[in-house]
Amino acid sequence: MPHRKTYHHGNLREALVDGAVDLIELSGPQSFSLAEAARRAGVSPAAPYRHFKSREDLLEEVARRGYVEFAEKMDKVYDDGKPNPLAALARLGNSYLEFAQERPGYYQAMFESGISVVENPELWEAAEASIGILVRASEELFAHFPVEDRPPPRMVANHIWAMSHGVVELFARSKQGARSPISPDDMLSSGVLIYLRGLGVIGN
Amino acid sequence: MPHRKTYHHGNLREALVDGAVDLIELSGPQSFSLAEAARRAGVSPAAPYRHFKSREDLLEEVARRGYVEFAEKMDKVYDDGKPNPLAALARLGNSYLEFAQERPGYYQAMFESGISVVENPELWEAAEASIGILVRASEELFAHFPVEDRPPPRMVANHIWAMSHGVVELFARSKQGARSPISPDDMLSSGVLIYLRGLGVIGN
DNA sequence: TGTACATCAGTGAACGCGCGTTCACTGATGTAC
DNA sequence: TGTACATCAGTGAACGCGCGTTCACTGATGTAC
Repeated sequence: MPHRKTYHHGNLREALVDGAVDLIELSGPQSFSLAEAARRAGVSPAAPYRHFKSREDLLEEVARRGYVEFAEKMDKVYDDGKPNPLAALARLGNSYLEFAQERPGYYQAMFESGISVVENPELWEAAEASIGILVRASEELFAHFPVEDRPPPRMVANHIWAMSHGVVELFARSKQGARSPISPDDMLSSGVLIYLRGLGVIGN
Repeated sequence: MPHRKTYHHGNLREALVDGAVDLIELSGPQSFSLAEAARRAGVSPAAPYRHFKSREDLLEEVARRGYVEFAEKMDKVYDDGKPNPLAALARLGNSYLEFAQERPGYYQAMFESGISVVENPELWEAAEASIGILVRASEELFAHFPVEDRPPPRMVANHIWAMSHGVVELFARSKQGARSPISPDDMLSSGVLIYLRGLGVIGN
């Protein structure tokens, strides 16, 4: 890895992103360093600056890709609301948890690195795309309700997002250990189902 | 501040904890340094080692105090379930949010610093005490239900905790900015109420 | 097909920085008699 | 009340570390003619 044949790397940008993801997964977004990412790519510590303005810049690129991949996953999982919007929406919650477990490097860059989504338009756009799928799912869930009985879909999306995020942070990712005998997965499913029942969308 | 009259500080341990809380509030738990905390207390960089084994040790003490204070707040807010367990439980969720906003330094040390609650018994105990209040509240909420209809109180507590934590992280603390026109407070209240309705504890 | 040259993506050495931690030390405090 | 002395809580200098970033540079690539 540290020895290339050619003077030019060929694909340094990609290699740096991949390295960053690995490093973040290994020891968190705070301790990831540009220098170490360069080392992993077999390149001098100055080389990354041909591709990224700064350490922060690379971190944001990782997060952006994370959001893009996340949105793709959500979209696939939602599967146009088949077989019915309720089942599909329930799946979305769990795929949040799944993403955090399968892609911890991306997940941490997105949610635990302290980057500012607001100040980077590309990042913002990617993030909005993924929450957008939840919003759409919430809309379709109430499509058959009388208009005046429909809860605001953005609110429903945010509630489900919050529940998912909370379960991931407290019971899946945390070093708090096994606070509960129930798996994070079951915890999230049951929480979302109870919530949806509270919206009157499931019979009691 | 940096100039003491006496050679001995007098209350260095407390001063270091307070300084740490301020620093964490200012710029996050990762960038807080023992050196800076010492500087704030007007003391040499070696002095803290008379009171804490390491940087980590001070951080854990901050978190521990955070949990203790948090538990006290929760206990006070719960107020023995008056006027009824439902109203009291709803209050607990919001006091979570309130704590995060009033005591961001403590909050970050507790939930965003990456310390391991499991490996420190005192920390664990303090953390259990605070979640314990939520569990008790959940129990009392269903005390009048037939035994077989009562949901596991620990599960209910965890769901509410997760929802609260998620709302705080995503909509109150995050630099994600105003993702929603609704205030975090309203978002959390409505989420908890819908959830509780889903448990059949509120009429529709 | 060959050559000149602009452009690009690397190098490597250096910078200043702040940190956590250790060490032998010393000033202050409090206790025993 | 006074003195000797152990204990304690500071000092200050030093260590090694890794980092982000800049700089003048050079090797490789690709394009124009």
